[in-house]
Amino acid sequence: MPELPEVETYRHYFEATSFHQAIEAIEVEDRKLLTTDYATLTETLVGQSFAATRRVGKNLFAFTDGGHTLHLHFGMTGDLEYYHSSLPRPRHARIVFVFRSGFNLGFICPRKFERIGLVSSVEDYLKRKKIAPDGLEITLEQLTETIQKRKSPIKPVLLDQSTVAGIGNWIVDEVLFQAKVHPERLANELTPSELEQIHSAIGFVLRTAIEHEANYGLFPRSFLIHAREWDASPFEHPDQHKRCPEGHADIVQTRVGGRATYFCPVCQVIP
DNA sequence: CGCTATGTTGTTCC
DNA sequence: AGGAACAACATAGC
Repeated sequence: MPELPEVETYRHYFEATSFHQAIEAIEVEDRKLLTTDYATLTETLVGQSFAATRRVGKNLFAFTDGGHTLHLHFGMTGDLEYYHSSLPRPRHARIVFVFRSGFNLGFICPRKFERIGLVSSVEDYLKRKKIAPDGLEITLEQLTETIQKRKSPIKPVLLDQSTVAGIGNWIVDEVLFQAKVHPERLANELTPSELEQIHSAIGFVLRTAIEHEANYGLFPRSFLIHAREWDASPFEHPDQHKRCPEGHADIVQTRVGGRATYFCPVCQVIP
C-alpha cells in the first residue's frame, strides 16, 4: 500500500536483503512493467550489485556498484519479497532479480500499475516528472508558494506530486484532519495559519507512519485512519470505527476530486 | 455480477 | 502554457 511511509519501509527492506550480491539474471513476466527495454536492462545490470538507495516521495532508487540507477514505482499495490530459490516464486512476483547468492528479490505487482527501469540520474527523473520536494523535507515557504497558485480544492492539490512528493489518498485525509482543514477548501483561500498547520501535519503524519513502519493498526487513537473501512477489525466495537477520534461526530464519507474522502464535519468546517 | 481500490498519465476543454 | 476535471489503465477482492 505504497505511499511515502510504505516506500520508506520497502527501502529499508531492500537495503537489509538485497545489497552486495551480484545479479545473475532478471526474470520479467510482463514487459509492460519495464520503462527500459529488457535487453538494455539485463545487459546493464547483470554482474552488478546493489549498493545504495534513495527515496523521494513514492519513488525508490537503487544504485549499483557500477554506477547505474534503477527506479522503482509501486503503483497502488506494489511490494517487495526476498526469498530463496528453493522456494516457489511468490504470487505476482512479475519481475525477479536473481542473485548469485541463491536468493531472489521479487517485485510484487498484483495490478500491473507498478513500473521499474533505469534512469540516467535521480535529479533527471525528478525534473522530468516534475516531482516536488519530499514530504519530509519540504519547507513551509515551498509548500505555500505552490498551494497559493492553485484554485482547486486543497485535497487534490496535496495529492499532486508536483506540490509535495509522497502524499497519497489516506495520508491527505489524515493530514487535513490533523490540520482541521476541510478537504474542499479552495487552495488559494487558505490562511497563513492553516497553511502552517497543513505543513506541520504533513511532517507529523509521515513521521508517525514511518515510526510504525506504515502499520496502520499501530497508529495513535487520535488518527482518522481508524475510521476508514479497511481498518475495521472484528475485535473492535462495530460502531467505533466510524466516529471522529475526538468523539465530535460521525465521520462523513464522500468524494473529492474523484477520490474516496473521509472527514469530520465538526473538526473540519468550511467558513 | 457489480463495485471499489492506497497511483499515474493522457485527453479535452478552457 | 498550463491548470482543472475526468477517463483510462489491469487486476483483485468483497
